[in-house]
Amino acid sequence: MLNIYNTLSKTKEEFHPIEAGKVGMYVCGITVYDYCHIGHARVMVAFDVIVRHMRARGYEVNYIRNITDIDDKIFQRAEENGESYKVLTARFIDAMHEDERALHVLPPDAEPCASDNISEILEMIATLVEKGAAYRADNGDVYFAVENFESYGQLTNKKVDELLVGARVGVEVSKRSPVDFALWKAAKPGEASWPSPWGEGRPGWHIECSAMSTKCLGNTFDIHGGGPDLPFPHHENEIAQSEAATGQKYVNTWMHAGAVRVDNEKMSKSLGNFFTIRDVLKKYHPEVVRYFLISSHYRSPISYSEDNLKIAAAALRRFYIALRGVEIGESTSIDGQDLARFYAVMDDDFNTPEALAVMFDTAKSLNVLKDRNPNKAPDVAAELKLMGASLGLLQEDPEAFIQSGTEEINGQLKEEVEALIAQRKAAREAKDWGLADQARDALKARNVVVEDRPDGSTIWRIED
RNA sequence: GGCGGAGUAGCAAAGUGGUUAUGCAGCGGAUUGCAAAUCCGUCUACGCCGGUUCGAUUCCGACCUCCGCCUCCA
Repeated sequence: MLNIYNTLSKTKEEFHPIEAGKVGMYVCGITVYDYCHIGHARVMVAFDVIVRHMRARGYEVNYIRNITDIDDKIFQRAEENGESYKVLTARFIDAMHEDERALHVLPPDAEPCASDNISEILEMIATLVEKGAAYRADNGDVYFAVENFESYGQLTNKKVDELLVGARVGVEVSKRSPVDFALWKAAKPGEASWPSPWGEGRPGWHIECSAMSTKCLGNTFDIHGGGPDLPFPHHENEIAQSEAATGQKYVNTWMHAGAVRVDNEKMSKSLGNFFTIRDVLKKYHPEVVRYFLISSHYRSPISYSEDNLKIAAAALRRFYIALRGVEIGESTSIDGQDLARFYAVMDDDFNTPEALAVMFDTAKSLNVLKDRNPNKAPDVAAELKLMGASLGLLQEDPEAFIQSGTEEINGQLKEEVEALIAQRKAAREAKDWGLADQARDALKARNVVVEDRPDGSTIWRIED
């Protein structure tokens, strides 16, 4: 039995999909006008792990993640660059897919774009206008009439009258109420636009998710997810639009990932304190980044720092050292004690830190078995690898991972390292321990750690 | 101000009304020429103040501090 924390109820609930064994999940994706940063990576990885686990538990998951390719920032950026918005978004969609693949994030089952779903969007707006839930203002925009939707604020406990008090005045005089939000925006000169019953224009931000999620998953679906900054206003507005349009409940379970912080502040584009995925991946192995992102619970805030990435690298190295030199067994049954524990803690709102703790226990057992009962090691190794796979970890060759970085160090250093290792080997054979230790110190000064193996060979790795 | 989240040992991070979280670091031991890796053992905890309880880090209340949302942001 899966338990999931639901933002709507603010409690952990037993998860019962609408259709037994099947899950419809929609996650808000990226607005593609720039490279993805670690905050985006967190959402991608969190829901990737969630989907992997649900599938491991036998659910058939239909995972939809949209791409927002119509947006003010996109148009603005395209104009600055003197290119069409389509060229710009195509470039950043490719970049996003590259980042995703690099992080071993499995692709969603569908990735609808706003620009490919204009007719669905227009249809939903028309329904809302017909039902009196929305209106065309005299500036050509179409707005959702928030005050007509009685349960507005149900997700984030907002009260309309309090929102009205805090509303900025005079921003948009055509709105009947300051809390109303745009479903359709009248075209501005030079901007991409589409014909509509209300004139040339383009969709507002929130409506695309309502229209596309309904198209892909139906009026009511199981799980809707997204980043920490989306509950209000975006998801609140989605609920209002969709429920006003269909008259049915929109989403059963809302899931939101926690923020990535830098120096105790949220990483965000507006603060400019973000690290792009591709830059981080230049310094750290993709699994290290994944490990960092799931070493805290998905709803907790995490701090991006060099130290925390190094801790992740060390932790992952421990797993790979345990797997090193062991054949991976053929099969492993769910009766495996650690595996059962692993699934149990993951069933409890995807508790990845606890799941990693189980894996450390398994790694310890594996280390012991390698010494004392090697026949059993392959099965335990298989168990560990299977758990890792559920998290998108431990998929590399252990030796390659442990030595990762060694092939990238520049040629000259590598020659030096190999020369020093040869020198040390000769000294050890001559039992000249002083000279041997001197060589090891020289290696250490280059962040190279050596390890002598029982067969007399010496391996090395970079460790800083 | 409203809404929501959080304060756990040197660091990171789970969890629980009474029994070892876990990883890194430290300390002692095994192993090793010495190391590394591994194994065994071990020291540092639950923001503050009350309450409930035989017993609270865990439940309840107050307080302090921090963070997020309330404007585009994952």
